[in-house]
Amino acid sequence: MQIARVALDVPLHRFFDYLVPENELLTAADLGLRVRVPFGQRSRIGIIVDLPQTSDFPAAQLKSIEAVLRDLPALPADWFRLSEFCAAYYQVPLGDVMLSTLPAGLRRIDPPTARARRRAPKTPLPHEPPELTAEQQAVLATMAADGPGFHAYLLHGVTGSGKTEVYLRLVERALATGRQVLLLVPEINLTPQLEARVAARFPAAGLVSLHSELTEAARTRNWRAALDGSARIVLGTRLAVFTPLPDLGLIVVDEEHDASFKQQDGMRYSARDVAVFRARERGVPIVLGSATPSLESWANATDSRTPARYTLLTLRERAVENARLPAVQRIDTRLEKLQDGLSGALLLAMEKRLARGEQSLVFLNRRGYAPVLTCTNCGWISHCHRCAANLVLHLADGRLRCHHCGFESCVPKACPTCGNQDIQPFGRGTQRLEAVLGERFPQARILRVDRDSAKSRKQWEVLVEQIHGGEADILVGTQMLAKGHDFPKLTLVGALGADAALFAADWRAPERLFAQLMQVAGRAGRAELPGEVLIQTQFPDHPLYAALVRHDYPAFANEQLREREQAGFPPYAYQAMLRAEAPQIADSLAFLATARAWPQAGAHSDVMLYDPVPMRLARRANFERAQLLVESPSRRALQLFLGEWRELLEAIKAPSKLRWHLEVDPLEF
DNA sequence: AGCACGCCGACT
DNA sequence: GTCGGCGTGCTC
Repeated sequence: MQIARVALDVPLHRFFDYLVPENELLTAADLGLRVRVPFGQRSRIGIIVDLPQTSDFPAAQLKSIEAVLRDLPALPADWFRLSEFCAAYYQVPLGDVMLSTLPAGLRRIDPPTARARRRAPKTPLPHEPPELTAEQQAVLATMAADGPGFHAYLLHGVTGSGKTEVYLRLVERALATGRQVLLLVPEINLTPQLEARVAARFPAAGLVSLHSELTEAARTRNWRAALDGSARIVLGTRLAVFTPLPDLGLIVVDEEHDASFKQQDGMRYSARDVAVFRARERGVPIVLGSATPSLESWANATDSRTPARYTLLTLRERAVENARLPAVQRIDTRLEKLQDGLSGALLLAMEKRLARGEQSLVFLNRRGYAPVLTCTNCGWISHCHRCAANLVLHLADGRLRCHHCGFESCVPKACPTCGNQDIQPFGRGTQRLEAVLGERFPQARILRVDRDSAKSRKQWEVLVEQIHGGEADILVGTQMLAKGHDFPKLTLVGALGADAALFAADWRAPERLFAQLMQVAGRAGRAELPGEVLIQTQFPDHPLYAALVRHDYPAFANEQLREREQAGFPPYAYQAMLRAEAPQIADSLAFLATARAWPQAGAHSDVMLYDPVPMRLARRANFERAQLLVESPSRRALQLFLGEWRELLEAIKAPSKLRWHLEVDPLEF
């Protein structure tokens, strides 16, 4: 009797063997088929990963496969290797990877019967490709000379330098040679115009998108189209990196520095890193594009001591005719008394824009009205009782809200502890800024754009339309506004509250700040109108701002890399984070202490374990959290250690309410 | 992870 | 007397 080894969606690092029914004779070509198998009390969907001669499990106890599902072709071998890599690298069970990256419709026992699909007869307007600049041509020539095999490119181009057009020409080439293309973007709802542009340029390529906002049916349909080859271009967010693509010929990762490529729960993978692995494994080129690359990628492309792993390609000039980079200025806020957080220079600049009928954008990366409500009498402050955090005042809908656990309450009329009526908002968020500007410029039409005002894709689209239609004079918003949108009438950007990131505990904060400011600055003056950027700061001499004024990403990046190297931080060290959370911090710390005390750790001399410490947000939703950092100068050594360590962690007997996870290459601390 | 089985507190 | 709490253990 034939035996099939099956991967199942259970958090166990092992497979399960089953008997193959008599009427099925499976061959190597059937590896990667889905099966329905009995598991415990119920049936589950699994994937055949092997056809072993014998089983380690007592033969008499083997159950039989209920059905071999042939509605979907066997998943290709390179998809298997991709899953295996992720399972090993991120210390996740293989079955977990394989099943959780499948669209829900294909891992369920009772998939809803597919209704006849109504395909919107979209006939995109034919799109004339623009003339290439000399720089774009040079970049394309370099890549063409390298040929179709694996090459990793870092395409560093300022906002508006025409990175997208370079991607499109590469896509064109790949399609012409009969290959499929995988295009990854950080957040698809922020870039609907990219989808339209790709579809318009390649109307016959059967473009499909893959992201979490699609309905289950749509996602399954698009995923199938990729697997059966009818879709030649897949455009998607991080989860799309796992799409099976039999003819894959090119991968593009746009805005490769963006943190949304990192999954923050379940398997905590970096889609950008997985994409690079996939390109290498498949032997196809990959392009990572950004105006402000991640320092990891920058080091890979520029580090002179190790042979460069990526080829650096640069676009220095804006492709749009006559468009110039905006003039960036620092406003020294120590020299004046701010008016509601706004400097005279910024207010004056906004007034000018109003008079000229141009748009201004005020960037403040803090939503809500004020970050905390306080009592002027007894010192009470609005704490979240489930988290070690303050409740944020949202005056727009009269609520106090915790941004970490979602707790909400109404705004008290008086101080809950002393009864004092005089309770005051402290600090400033986008809502307050909106109100303040409304008083100051009563004639101006002000639009606030943040996660509260643009909750759904629909709301976001309405806002974008209003901005484009010139229905707003002043935009107030968080980093949402910074991403990938061109607002032709926008000529002024003011940045508030940027300084906080300069001295944050998280040493990646400056990198993120620079990227954010660069991106938001890029919103100003894209068409024929020159742009101006004003950054309010108490540290105008800080090198970060100095580099920003010169639009000098390389200077900033190289300085940061020097500091990272001295401190022994990534990318000069490889890290993993073990986190534990429990109702009592003592339990979390005890778990980590046990993990830390593992005797065999000594055998891994090149791996360093730090002391367990409470996390910065030490309590969230009534769970008290702690973490333990592991570090090594060698990725290989760290991987070796993690594999063995994980087995120990799984054997530790911990209180039932304790949860833990291991994160490889953590981005946040 | 589910889902069983298995022993101790407040309810029709 | 039972319903149900979540502790422990298993799933080919």
